[in-house]
Amino acid sequence: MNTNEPYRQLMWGVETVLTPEDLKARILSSEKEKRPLIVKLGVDPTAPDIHLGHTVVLRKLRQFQDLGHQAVLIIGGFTSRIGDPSGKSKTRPALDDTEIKKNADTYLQQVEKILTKERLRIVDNREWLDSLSLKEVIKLLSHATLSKILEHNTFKERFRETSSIRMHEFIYPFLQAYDSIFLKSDIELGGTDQLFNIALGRELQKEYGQNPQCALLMPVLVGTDGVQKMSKSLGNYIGVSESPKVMAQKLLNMPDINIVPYFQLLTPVPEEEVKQIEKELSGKPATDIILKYKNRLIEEITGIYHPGANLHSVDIIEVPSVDCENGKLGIMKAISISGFAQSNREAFQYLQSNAVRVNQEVVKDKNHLIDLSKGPVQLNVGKKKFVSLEIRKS
RNA sequence: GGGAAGAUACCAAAGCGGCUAACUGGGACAGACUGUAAAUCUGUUGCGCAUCGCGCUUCGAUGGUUCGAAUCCAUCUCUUCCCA
Repeated sequence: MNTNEPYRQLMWGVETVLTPEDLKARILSSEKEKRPLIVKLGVDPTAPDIHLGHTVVLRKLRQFQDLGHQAVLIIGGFTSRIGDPSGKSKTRPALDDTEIKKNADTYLQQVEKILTKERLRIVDNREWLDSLSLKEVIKLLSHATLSKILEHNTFKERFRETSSIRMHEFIYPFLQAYDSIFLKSDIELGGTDQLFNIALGRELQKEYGQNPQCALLMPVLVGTDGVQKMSKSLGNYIGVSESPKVMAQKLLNMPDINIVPYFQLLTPVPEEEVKQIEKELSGKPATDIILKYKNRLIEEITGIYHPGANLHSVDIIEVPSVDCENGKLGIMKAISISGFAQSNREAFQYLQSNAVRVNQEVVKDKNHLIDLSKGPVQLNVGKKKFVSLEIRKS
């Protein structure tokens, strides 16, 4: 078998490799010795839900699995108590154990949608970090210099901006590196923001007499705003557990420049095809071309997380008959039952701004009654939120 | 250990005794326009009840001064800077 082919496949979508020669050599020796590579990916279960941004690197891990390599998914039970300072402008809040446990569970559930259970090992780094002795920690720390750590952009910026940096944050990269040493990893995956941490892992592995791991860094996925990286706190994310309808809507609403990178990083559409799409979308493409590919993207992505789902189905809300009088439901009540407004005040604001429609008729009167006795009625709040109301039988 | 500055709603940032539920910008949401896009224009953005008027709770925390405080005082917590 030609080594170039798996190498080319694995490089698809990757932003940075440390180093291409190393990676080629690894693949070669793995084939020769019939030894699967140990591919490490660490995740800190600091938040329970994963979004498409997290899946970029998980998909890459899956690709390794499919090529017969051994995936090791590290749940950062220990490290999440510190919080990775990479890319953060503030010290992260520490999580307690029960929270971490809970997050990890939901996390793993969602991960199953992307990784195969074969050739997958899941470990918690508390297994080895909990019992790490101070002596060992000092030895670990002695292999790097302070100036090196201060070179790390995150620290450099925070240092310059004179925002607070806690001492324990400096240790994070070392612990991540120790994970690599402990697992004797051949390859570590991560986002580009992991360059420093993973590179430190390489150096420390050398110090510990190991062949340093290769680093495959995936680009950071841009969020649905088309500008900033996808993150839950910025509200520009698409969660893997979200309903197909919501996913589709968010994808439809996002800027066009996201189409190609999303195809590349989030779908199984092969390289050649993505390049073709990119070509067609370059310059000033016609509206129907854009929409064609956007819809294709929606199918591809929702297909992964919700196989066979119907994107056009309307949610049906069954209205308890106690809420209606003679089959008539107050509009304010209808909006809150549908979950579109948290309070009557909010519902009233929607009414005032012409955002509410009942069977496509704009309703402004807050005392308006919806007649449900003649069958289901469609309620729209804004362009994107709609639901079908019907009286619950019995 | 000593000194200085600061903490305001999702974020940034005004306000420094009543006219402030709190200027302004960003974001978010909604309307027009569109491709359920971008750009632009408009409205909303503490909570609750209500037919535009009323009630309740907010300006790091706790107490205090005042008819009245985000605004003054005390203590505390946190942050940053300078000196050692």
